[in-house]
Amino acid sequence: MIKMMTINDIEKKWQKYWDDNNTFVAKNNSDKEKYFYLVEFPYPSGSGLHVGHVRSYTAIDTMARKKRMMGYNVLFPMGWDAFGAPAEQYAIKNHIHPKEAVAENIKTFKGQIKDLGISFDWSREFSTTDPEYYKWTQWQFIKFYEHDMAYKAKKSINWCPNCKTGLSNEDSSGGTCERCGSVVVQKEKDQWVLRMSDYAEDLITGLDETDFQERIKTAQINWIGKSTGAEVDFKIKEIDEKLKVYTTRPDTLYGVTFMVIAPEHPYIDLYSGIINNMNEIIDYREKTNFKTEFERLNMTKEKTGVRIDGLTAINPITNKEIPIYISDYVMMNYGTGAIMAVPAHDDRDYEFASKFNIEIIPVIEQITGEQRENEEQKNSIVAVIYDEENNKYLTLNWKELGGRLFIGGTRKDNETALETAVREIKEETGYTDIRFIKEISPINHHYFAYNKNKAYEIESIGLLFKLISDKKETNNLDEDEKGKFEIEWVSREIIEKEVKDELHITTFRNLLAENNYYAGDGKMVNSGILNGLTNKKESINKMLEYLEKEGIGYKKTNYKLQDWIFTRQRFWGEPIPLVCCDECGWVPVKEEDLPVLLPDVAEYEPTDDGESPLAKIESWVNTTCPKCGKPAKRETDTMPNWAGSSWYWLRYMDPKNDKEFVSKEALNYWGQLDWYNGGMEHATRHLLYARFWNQFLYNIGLVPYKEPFKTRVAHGMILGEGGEKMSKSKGNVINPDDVVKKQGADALRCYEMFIGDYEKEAAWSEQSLNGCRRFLDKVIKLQDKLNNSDEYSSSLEKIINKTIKKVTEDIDNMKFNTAVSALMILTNEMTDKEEISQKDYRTLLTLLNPIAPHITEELNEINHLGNPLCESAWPTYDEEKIIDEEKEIAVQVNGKLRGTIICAINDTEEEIKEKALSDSNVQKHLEEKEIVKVIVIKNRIVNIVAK
RNA sequence: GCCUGAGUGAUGGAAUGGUAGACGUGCCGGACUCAAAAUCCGGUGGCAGAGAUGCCGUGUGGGUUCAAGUCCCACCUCAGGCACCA
Repeated sequence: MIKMMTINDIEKKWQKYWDDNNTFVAKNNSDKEKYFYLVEFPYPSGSGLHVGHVRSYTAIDTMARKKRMMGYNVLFPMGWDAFGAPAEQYAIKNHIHPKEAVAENIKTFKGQIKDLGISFDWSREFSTTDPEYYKWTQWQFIKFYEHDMAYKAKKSINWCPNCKTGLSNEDSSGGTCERCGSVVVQKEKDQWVLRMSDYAEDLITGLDETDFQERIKTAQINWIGKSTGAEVDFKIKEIDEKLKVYTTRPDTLYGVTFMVIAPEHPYIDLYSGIINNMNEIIDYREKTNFKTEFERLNMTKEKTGVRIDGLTAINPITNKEIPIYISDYVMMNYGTGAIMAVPAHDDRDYEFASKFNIEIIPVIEQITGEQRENEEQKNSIVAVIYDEENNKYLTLNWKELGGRLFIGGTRKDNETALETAVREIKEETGYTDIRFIKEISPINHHYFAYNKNKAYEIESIGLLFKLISDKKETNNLDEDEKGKFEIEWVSREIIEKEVKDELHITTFRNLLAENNYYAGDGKMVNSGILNGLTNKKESINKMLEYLEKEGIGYKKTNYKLQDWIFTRQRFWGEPIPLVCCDECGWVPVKEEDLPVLLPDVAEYEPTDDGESPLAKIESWVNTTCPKCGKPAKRETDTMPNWAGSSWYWLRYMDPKNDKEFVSKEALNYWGQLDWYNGGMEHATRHLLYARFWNQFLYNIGLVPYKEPFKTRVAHGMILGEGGEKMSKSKGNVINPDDVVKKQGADALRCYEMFIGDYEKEAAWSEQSLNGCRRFLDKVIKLQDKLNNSDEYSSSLEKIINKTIKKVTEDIDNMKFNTAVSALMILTNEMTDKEEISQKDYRTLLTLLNPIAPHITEELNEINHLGNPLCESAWPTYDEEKIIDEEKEIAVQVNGKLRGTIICAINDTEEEIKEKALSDSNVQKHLEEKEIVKVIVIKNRIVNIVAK
């Protein structure tokens, strides 16, 4: 064996080679086709690189390296997202400037990444905290401001009392601070806000132009939360004023029996004069404001509320008077802050109505069975009797006549459902000592009676009874029913399994359900103009038409996406480049005066009064107005840490430009980002902010594409050895540095590519890592078998061609685990051979190079196989060479494998059939059977169907 | 609750509707060694059988098909996202 350096030395050697030769530096003007890969730039935290970073960096590196070998001009840059609280905290503690802490961390991160041999173009590196970079972040903020897309408003914002800063909706979802987990409180504060909600629709439709993973698209769509419905005005009896609500179900308007407004709804203060129980209401309002942490986190759904005494609404369609409540289950920041409540068809309204004893009017009947023409109408009941002692229900087993059913029957004229049920129970079973428990809303059932050749539409009411005692009276059955069924008490499980009749099983389930609201489709009842309709869309449209005609309401679309609160009361962020002048108001800093630099001070403590730490630095705050020159004050809030990452991919195209944020030429050349990888945790926030930002730039003509990212993929997390999330407290954190030192960067890379499906999470395994190192050892050993030939060995040619195809396609599809597997198979195959050719070996090394770049380069060099792999072409395969002349195919008899036969590629179907039938084991299974047909799928399978 | 995914050996995971379990790990047996590690060779879904082979087997229950891990329906479980959003 040729003497080799240690793995670590080899890796260092090639990393230096790539650096010295600018191997991965992308050119901004090239005849080659461009390709732009990006992994999310990290926040350089003090704890260093995580093995999770290694997974995604290696994956995209593998793709980028292969793409370069295929002749593309690849841009694969890296930088740092370094504004943010941890650096600030560290600085506060150690009385240094956060930029020093950041510089230190970047150094560590960069060293670690370099040790992995990731092919980043370091010539384009920058940090969001570089004044040369944040100058342009500020410049773009001014563009937002100039286009009226940024406004200052006193807003009730999410305030984290621990971090002492405001948060966006995205950063405080679930009512807790994303960073520290504290319960977020609402606080009124003047904030800069970007009109992101204007882009809600574009952010949804734009997704159609992208190729994002489905789960990412859904996450975004969910977050934006589009809903279509109507705004409807409800008159208030006592005053000349209307209460506007938003609803997605105007078809249920006839079922509205009360209204609810949010505790913060302005009407409360506005009409406090005529509200009789103001004290109670104010009391309630305060309580909801100070919900305990426990209640927030557990999202206790127990409904609370207070009826407003003095205000009564009028249902605009029934003209009935209905009460108005305040309750915290209605949010002020969505819709109109008021709802119409339909307890029969909405779970929350149902719960509220049950608690406050409000009338429930069903307007939609559930439908079972299939509708036919010329149906005869009937009223009927389904009665369920429960034997609590034995936990069983009474059923009638009609055997082949109708299977297992409950007691059913037709209602006679002038008979209530309850009367019918009691009568039928007595007639069919004889039981009389029963107690009525409840009755549920009717079900609209359709069925066809074959014995009478007639279709029925029945309105069936379900009733539940409890058995008190076994006392029976003799049943008096009709002649035709006698002896046709058995009375059987059975468990719930048996009922679920054996009761097939849709009406009966649905009734049973509804009777046992805790909440008797129905949110599905059905037949409209009690609904005036809508009565009889069975199509929800049609009902909604008909009602909308009516509302518009009467001037009561109109169509409306709502989004959950809110405007983006763009200010933080922190030191370590981009200063907002605006100046407040007594005469001129808010004035942007002139472009030539950008960037507005952060001052070099050593005190950054956030203040308790909610002011930014910058506010205390008077020398910084006091300035002159860019417009009139008079004394003025700077805005002291800074941008959120999402700002810098909202456009950074653009800067990579032209990172050194000091005239523009990026040149037109660079924008046109690099175009859209082709492949963007990042964590699932950024699928909503970062990705929405970035898309919004880019769409705005597009709309004002600054970038050529509306959608910035063609493809977005998210990697699965790497878990600790036990399958749990890696964390310091659990002590299961794997430090990539240690792995690199012990097994080498190539083994680590190879392992992380082999660990499993890239999109799914995977648990770390030391053993499996060893396996990958063993694989690389095998590849190294292969050099002992080299002969002098520079053609493929004939015995390997086929598998090499197959492997080229497999690896090429797998890398393109991010199926790295099977790519590695194919390379292992090839390596095993080569290991079995006496000798291998130079071309055999070089092809293997080339295919493996994107995954394990150091060792393959070294083996290529010391065995004099050719130019460095990073400067060579990706191998191609010959489709013809892949075809097997002979193939073993399976023979099945009635779908079961009974033998295998060897078939030549050009065997006719007849020949294959003959071979199959002559197989001894196949013959054995055909004994005493008649062949019905023989299915021959060439090159795949033979299936003999026999009886 | 709603929306995504996913359920396959001891284990990570492979399988254009066509021989389930590739490849890796682990385990068992063997070689080398004084011994161990490393390395190499063989075996490895379950049950029955000396073996040939047979039966069973991809979360559960149905269905479509000559043929289902794969397609359809219902359900169960797990993970992720959203969540009192009207």
